[in-house]
Amino acid sequence: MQPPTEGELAILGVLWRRGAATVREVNDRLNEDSDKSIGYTTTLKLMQLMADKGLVSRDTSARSHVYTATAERERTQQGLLRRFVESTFGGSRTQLVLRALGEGSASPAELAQIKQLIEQLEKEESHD
Amino acid sequence: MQPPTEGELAILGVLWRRGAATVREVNDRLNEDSDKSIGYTTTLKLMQLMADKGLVSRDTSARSHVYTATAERERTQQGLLRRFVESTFGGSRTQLVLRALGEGSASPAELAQIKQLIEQLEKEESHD
DNA sequence: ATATTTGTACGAAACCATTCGTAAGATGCA
DNA sequence: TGCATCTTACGAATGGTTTCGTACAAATAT
Repeated sequence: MQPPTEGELAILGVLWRRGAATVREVNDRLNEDSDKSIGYTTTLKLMQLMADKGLVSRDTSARSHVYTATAERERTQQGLLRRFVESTFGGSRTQLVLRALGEGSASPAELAQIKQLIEQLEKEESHD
Repeated sequence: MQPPTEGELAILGVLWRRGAATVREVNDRLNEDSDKSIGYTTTLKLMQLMADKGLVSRDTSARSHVYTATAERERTQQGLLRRFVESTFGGSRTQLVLRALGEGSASPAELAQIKQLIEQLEKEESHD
């Protein structure tokens, strides 16, 4: 499955959080946490294209169609991440992580969570 | 400073590694580690636009102009990272990190490096 | 019943990054 | 000298995403 564009991703974000939504709901949501407003038909068009591409599916039984994301969050994020690491960090995930943590925006709880994951990975690594 | 586009970033990558280079050198390098070839004048044009935007500076004293990156690597990566985290992980750096580490591509040494950074951050955190 | 609102569909414009064709000036070499 | 090559400059075409105008049907309100 092809990776979503920026606009498509914003829509997927809403659908991932909401589970299912109409164009109106998505468009409202997009506009409420953003400064620049997006026209209703813009969102509509985008979601129609996404349906064509298979990124979302829709239930057209009611007048207001109800959309659901078919692109899975994890998988999609992984794909985008891979591309981003490639273009911006020369393929080094580690560099990305170091840069991400370096800016000191993670709380103690988050740091602990990450540390725990690392320790788990180290354990797995050790008994190969 | 505005963030570089995909193509600009590829060029900056070369300049960051090389320090300074002509269009020919950059173009050769871009073509050698990639399957699809990029025309010389394409690279030239892009680098000229980058000079206009201030992403690179150039020495035009010789016939072959010599370009240098003025956009700093760290700063640029941070900017792109911020945007990426925003669009793809809803602003959560931690989610990004967990996803980046989760795919098991980090070596023991890298894991250790990251762990060390975390421990250092935890220490800093503790004496605020 | 009629007007207003709300929805879909779709073509076309606007935008932006990338790509290339071509011109013209320098350089190098036979 | 004269010809092939390399370089810059720049306009224009291309390709892809986003945006919107407009038409028309369905629902709702007056």
